Amino acid sequence: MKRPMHGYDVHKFLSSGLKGVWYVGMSNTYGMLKKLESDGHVSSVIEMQTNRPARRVFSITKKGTSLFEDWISKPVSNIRDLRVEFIAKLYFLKDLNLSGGERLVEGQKVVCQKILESTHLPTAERSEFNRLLSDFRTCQIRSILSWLEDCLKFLETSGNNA
Amino acid sequence: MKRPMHGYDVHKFLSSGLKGVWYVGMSNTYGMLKKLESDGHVSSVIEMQTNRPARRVFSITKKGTSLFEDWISKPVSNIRDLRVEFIAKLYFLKDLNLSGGERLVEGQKVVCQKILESTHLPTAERSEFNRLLSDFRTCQIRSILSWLEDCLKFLETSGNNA
DNA sequence: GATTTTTACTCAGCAATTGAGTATTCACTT
DNA sequence: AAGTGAATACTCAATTGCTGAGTAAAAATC
Repeated sequence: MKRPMHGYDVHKFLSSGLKGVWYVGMSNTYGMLKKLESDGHVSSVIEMQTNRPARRVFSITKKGTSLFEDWISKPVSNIRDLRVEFIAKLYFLKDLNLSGGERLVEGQKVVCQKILESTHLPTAERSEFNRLLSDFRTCQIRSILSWLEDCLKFLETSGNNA
Repeated sequence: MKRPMHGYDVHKFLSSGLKGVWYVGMSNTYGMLKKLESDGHVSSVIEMQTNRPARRVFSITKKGTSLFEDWISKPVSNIRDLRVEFIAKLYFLKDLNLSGGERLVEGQKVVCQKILESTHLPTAERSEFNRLLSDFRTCQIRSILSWLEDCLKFLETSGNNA
């Protein structure tokens, strides 16, 4: 973010960069911006234009910046959030040229590892069916862990800067 | 289902059997039943009791039965629905002692395979980052495919019956 | 006989999402 | 030069879903 943007630009940034990952509707974006503004994370001014409709320009506030930095540095706690939220973090990191990617991925590995262990151990593995269900998780998490290694490789090659 | 049940029983059936897979709140269950009733998939009668509060008994209708049978025989179209919806199908299949499990799993394999191919091929693989994103999918789907094999083994051993 | 758990349900209210609508400008065509 | 379609830029009403809080009695447990 950094620079101020119109809602429309925010929408383009999200919907084009996260195509196939996260579908964001136009009004969805504006809804989020409204929420963010009412919480004090962004502020907006109306940009007047002679004989054109006014447009609104959004800027991130100090509060918003610190929330963002906090968000982007922390791994997600649930496996289900990997596919959208974690990938969104990577996208921001890459597109805004931020550092801390390796930290994030390493942190995510730890979180996943812990979840994997907790899925594994406390089983007392009642029925066969329950084992099948926990195998699903195990399976998924292991494949994510191996993908996170790919992430690290990606970050190394694509020269992580700043 | 088959037999009529109180909303409370439906809730217990779902929340106990799908613990850790799908969290269903009490009011959530009643909300769904209300929706189902207004769509004509279940019907309910109030069971009067002398000096006790009345309870409502839900039964599945013909329309509901055919919807259910249709639902349970068809694989899910999106990968993200595997973790809850597909597993719910397996749970119903197992718990109601229905046949068609192998059919379902085989069908799901085909769907996943197709998604895997479509993720793979049309790539024109723009950036490295995009490749990383599509690797995530690929990785996930492959692990699901191997888990679906486990499902088949489970169905064979646990004597699938009429 | 007192407390906790289980059975059984309702409802108001909020948040999120969606679709539909509005209006202007720019690029491109014919 | 007029017309068309896509891109820019946004608003709003409505529905839907979801959640928490509340109610109340019976059964089990202490």
